[in-house]
Amino acid sequence: MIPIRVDSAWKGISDCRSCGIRDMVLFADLNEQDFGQIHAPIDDLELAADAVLFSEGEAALGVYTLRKGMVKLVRSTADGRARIVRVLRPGDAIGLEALVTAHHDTEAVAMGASSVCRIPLSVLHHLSAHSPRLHRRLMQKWQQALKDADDWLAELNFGSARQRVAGLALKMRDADDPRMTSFFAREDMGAMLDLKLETVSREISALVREGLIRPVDKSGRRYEILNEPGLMPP
Amino acid sequence: MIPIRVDSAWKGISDCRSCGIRDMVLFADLNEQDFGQIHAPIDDLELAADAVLFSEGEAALGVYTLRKGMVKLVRSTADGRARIVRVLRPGDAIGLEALVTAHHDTEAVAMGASSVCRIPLSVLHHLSAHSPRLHRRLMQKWQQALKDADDWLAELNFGSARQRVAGLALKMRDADDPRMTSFFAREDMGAMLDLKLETVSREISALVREGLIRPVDKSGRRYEILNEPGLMPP
DNA sequence: CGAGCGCTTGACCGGCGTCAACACCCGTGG
DNA sequence: CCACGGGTGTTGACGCCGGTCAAGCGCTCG
Repeated sequence: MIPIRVDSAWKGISDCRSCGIRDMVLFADLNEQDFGQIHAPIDDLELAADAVLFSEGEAALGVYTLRKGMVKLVRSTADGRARIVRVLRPGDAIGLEALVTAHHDTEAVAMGASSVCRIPLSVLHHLSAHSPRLHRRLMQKWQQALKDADDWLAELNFGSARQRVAGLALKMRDADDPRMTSFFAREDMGAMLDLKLETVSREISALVREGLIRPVDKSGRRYEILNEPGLMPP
Repeated sequence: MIPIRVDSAWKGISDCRSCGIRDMVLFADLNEQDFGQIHAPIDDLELAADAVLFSEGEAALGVYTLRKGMVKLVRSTADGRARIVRVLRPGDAIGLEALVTAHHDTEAVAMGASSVCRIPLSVLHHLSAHSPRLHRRLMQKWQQALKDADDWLAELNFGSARQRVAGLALKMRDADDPRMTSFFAREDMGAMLDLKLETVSREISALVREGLIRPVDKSGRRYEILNEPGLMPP
């Protein structure tokens, strides 16, 4: 499955002051004075499923904030295998590394329809130097990203196939309804957990057979968690 | 092997202006004015092998810079298994997360005798707000840490046991002499690569047998790389 | 010199990968 | 409206890689 470069649709210029998820994002606690220092437009973008936001090694236009949907960060190894290093969810920052290197060092691909806003590097460079509020938020985003990366490694890429799939089920629970969880294409799940897609499928079937989870759609993406402790390690 | 909490030996107060590795570290490009704003002592600490610099969940005294030796970051999963999420080398910052949370979320353990200096949180909070030079360096350290984490996941925890051990050999090459590389206790290598220590030992033996690497000490820690392309993935 | 620890090696087995067939969903076109 | 075909998920058979258990070896240090 080779994702096709889809030009993301420009959706308008964002008025961050009235952003619906402002309390989660980089601009969370900017004041009027801070906003007055923004001299480049914050673009809103809509991404179709499998749209590539940016590619590995590409020069960066800015840093993104994920508003809706999910985005996978993909890294290709020297021998051409693709590894999903993390999955980002609404409120997460995408491509922070561009602040330092002006390039992206992973590929970012939308998993399903998503929307993001792009904050130009110039805006972030200026504000991070002149607004202690943004500066603090930026630190939080770095810390969150690093913790996510470490969690991903320690929890999802360790132990048996069964433990990994169960761990992913728990990690991908809905924020609002913790009884529901989202899976992905089996091949993607394999790239996340370092398993083959057949193994992922088998383990999911086993969890269903044992009554720990229950599919709620026919596409194999949404499941209800019936027995949470049963998914935890023994 | 349960590491015993070893109180690190206080070695003196650092004069960062004359630091031997200053060009690599957080304080790399501070000027005299910046140094004048440091109102708490930067302590130098010497760590014995297996000394615990800080533990998971512990309140943080500061952020550390590794001057000599190597430090492993260890995270314990819910079911008690220990996973090494990264290995830090001289110049790397240790415990950056404390800047945001004032707590450490991994355990840091010295691998062999090491030396670090501790920069109090108050100093970093003050300087990061008042010195754009430190602010920039801090970003670099965050970016480096996140890239290391992603690399660790994508390169060392993916593929066959053979590929993982070979990848570790390449990653752990000496900075000054790229023909030499360092291994670790087999159990530690297992915790890094998600392999059992016997498997690690077998794969190392195989690499030696095939003439790709050659042991240069009797402890099994130092090896010479004889055939670099042979270690790369096919 | 002996005890203990870490490394290596062997034998065996189970979990996961491989290859293949099949089921199901959905879009396309007759 | 239904036939067809591709994409994705599931399931089965089989083999191999890596885990398990155990024995033996070589340092290091008391």
